[in-house]
Amino acid sequence: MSNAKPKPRKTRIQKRNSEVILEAALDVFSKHGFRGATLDQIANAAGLSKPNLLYYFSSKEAIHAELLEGLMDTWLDPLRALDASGDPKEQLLSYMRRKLEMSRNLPRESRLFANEVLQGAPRIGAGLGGDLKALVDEKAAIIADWSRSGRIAEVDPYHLIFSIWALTQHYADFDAQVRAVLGNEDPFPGAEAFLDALYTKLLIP
Amino acid sequence: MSNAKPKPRKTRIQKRNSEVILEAALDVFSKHGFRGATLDQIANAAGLSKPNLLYYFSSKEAIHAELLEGLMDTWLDPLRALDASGDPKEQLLSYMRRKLEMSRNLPRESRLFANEVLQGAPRIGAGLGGDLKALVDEKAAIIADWSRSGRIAEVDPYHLIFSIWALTQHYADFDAQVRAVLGNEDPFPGAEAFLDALYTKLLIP
DNA sequence: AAAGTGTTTGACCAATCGGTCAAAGTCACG
DNA sequence: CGTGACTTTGACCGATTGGTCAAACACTTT
Repeated sequence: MSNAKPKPRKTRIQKRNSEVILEAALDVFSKHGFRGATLDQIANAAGLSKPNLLYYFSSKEAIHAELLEGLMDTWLDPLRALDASGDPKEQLLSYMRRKLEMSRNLPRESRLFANEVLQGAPRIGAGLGGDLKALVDEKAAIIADWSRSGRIAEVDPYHLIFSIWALTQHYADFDAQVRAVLGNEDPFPGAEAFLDALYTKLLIP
Repeated sequence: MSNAKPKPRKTRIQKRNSEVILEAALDVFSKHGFRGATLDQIANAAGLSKPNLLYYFSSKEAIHAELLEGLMDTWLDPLRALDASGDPKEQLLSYMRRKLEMSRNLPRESRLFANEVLQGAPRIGAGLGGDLKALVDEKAAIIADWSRSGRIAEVDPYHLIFSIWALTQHYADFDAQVRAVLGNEDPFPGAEAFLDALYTKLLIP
């Protein structure tokens, strides 16, 4: 199940080209989804020939898989940082802010992930039910404790976490809609102010 | 720009088969996205042959377009129902509840829409900047008035609307993730309770 | 029942897709 | 500079895709 991948990536050229390919693939996959992306598009974006792509990655699936795997850690880091010994409200608000920051700075990663989950997570389903669930369970228990001890209001910790995901990622995933409504103005300053107020009020005991 | 489509759809057979096709297409498009769906899949799901599909719809794009167009109205109905003369908190809460209800009852429609917006809304971009923006502007003005007159708390009406979209549609669009974390239990009862509390607290002046 | 309209389909097509392969080119290193 | 390992690519392949078409089939109307 959890066998560490070797992927030695020795030479300088290998390292550089692998990075270039993954960067190009992130662009294309996040824009068109797995099925909508083509190897030609990725090769073109990477400035390489298609057979050259397949010299570094054994298949389209392999590129996609490595991208998702590498993303998972980054994606969950903010939640991992939620500290049971910190101030509850501050911990939760800064978790929300870090997630919002990620939507602003890594929108392609957010959309790549959204594409995958939207289609039923066919390639990372195991990761969701395993590592993700375990992490969320752990942090939900912390939040539940905070609620029980009266340091924050009584809230369902799972739906609280879902709400942070939904509200922050929305600005990356539905960017086209948000910008259409706001007339292309930067939504993030307003979003942070709104979310700050929202969670501040929610968490008052 | 806004030319009404003819689509007379005379005979009984035409009407029935068009419906069957759209139903099947909704299933397939929402599951695999536009590019990921194939005419064979749709034809198969509809119980028709592929050339027969194309007897009723001129192309794959045409099916997708009609689906999205028909969806747009349904999708915005709850927001249209937001009544300036009603009780502010009750109006907003019941808007949220109707949207949540739609995520529960029409998850395929939600995912179809999400797929489209995720990819930059290439086929409904105009509709977003036009009808949708106009409607949101109108309702945002109502909410702003409620805020100004102190009947609800001061909130950015646009981000309030975004938050309702994000939080309710999340349960349809990210269903795979939600169910993975909750271990397949029905998330909607918990979601409604959480969102009720969230917006009740937010809107207190 | 004949004729005309509406419906269905098997066979087919050009384009695109992911992927292969052998040969050519380039690099590092003794 | 020579040699062996690493890198790149043009040509190609089988499969799938969206879409066409003429011929067959069915239904309704007179």
